[in-house]
Amino acid sequence: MSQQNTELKKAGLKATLPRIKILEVLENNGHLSAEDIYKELIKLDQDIGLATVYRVLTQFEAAGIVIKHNFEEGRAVYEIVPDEHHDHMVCIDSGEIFEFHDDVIEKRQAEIASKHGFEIVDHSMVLYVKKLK
Amino acid sequence: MSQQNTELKKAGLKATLPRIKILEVLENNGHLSAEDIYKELIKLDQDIGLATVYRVLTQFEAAGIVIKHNFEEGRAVYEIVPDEHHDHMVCIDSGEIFEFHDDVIEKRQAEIASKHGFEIVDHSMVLYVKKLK
DNA sequence: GTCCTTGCAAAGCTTTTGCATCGCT
DNA sequence: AGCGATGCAAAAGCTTTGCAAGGAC
Repeated sequence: MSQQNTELKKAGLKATLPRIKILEVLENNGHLSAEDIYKELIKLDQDIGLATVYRVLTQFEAAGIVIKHNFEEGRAVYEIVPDEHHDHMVCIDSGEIFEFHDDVIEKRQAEIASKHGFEIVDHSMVLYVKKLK
Repeated sequence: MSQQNTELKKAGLKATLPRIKILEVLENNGHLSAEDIYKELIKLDQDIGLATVYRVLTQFEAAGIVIKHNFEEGRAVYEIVPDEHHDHMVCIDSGEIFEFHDDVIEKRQAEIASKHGFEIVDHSMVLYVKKLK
């Protein structure tokens, strides 16, 4: 029994071929849009409909398997939920996406929220950057 | 000559009625979507097309008059560029949006970017929160 | 066999665009 | 008057959904 198979069962989802393949694609590439995944699947000779990709991604998100990001491109990108939380830095010239994590910021965010009488459920932080000359 | 009129001229945009009214609506309400603005305009008896709202918002963004935010709702919201930068806290229960600013975080972000050989062009940070019981 | 899942096509939403008309300067 | 701005409607993404057929358990 494959690794993906187990992960899906654990989430209460039937281990179907589309779901296994989509999980594989996400594990081998980070930050893909639904369309990106669809194209990857075609490259792998998997005849999976785009609608299915969307449906599966929605289920994966609900199951906590993937995170959906809305960067500023008008389409969502997905990544497997990382073991350790991280934020993103997007290079506006190359489009590359870097990940980072900073405890000082995380701690400060929690303090700010609680000072206002809230607790943090989730957060998103994206730095749009360009290379230093 | 009105305040809006001056602001528009300064940005190199003709002071047309649609632009003046849209600016007014944005100054009286923060964080509105194109549709929200369109509806506000109708309330004010202004017959301005939705397409014009989109076009004007795009121009305002290019001119640095407004900022466009892509929170997680599938549609963009706009606000007048604030004098001092701030970030956002969105209550997932009520939908309310709060603003805050924190120098510790800002400084840290710049350090992180430069450590990776980048400089920050822009950033977005949104905390999704809920009220403490 | 049952119930969930898939594929396809159609529909939904937000946002953009073409084109003739209108309006600021 | 000239040239950009507007309105309307059509089109263009991205994403969701209805329905009949297919697949996992």
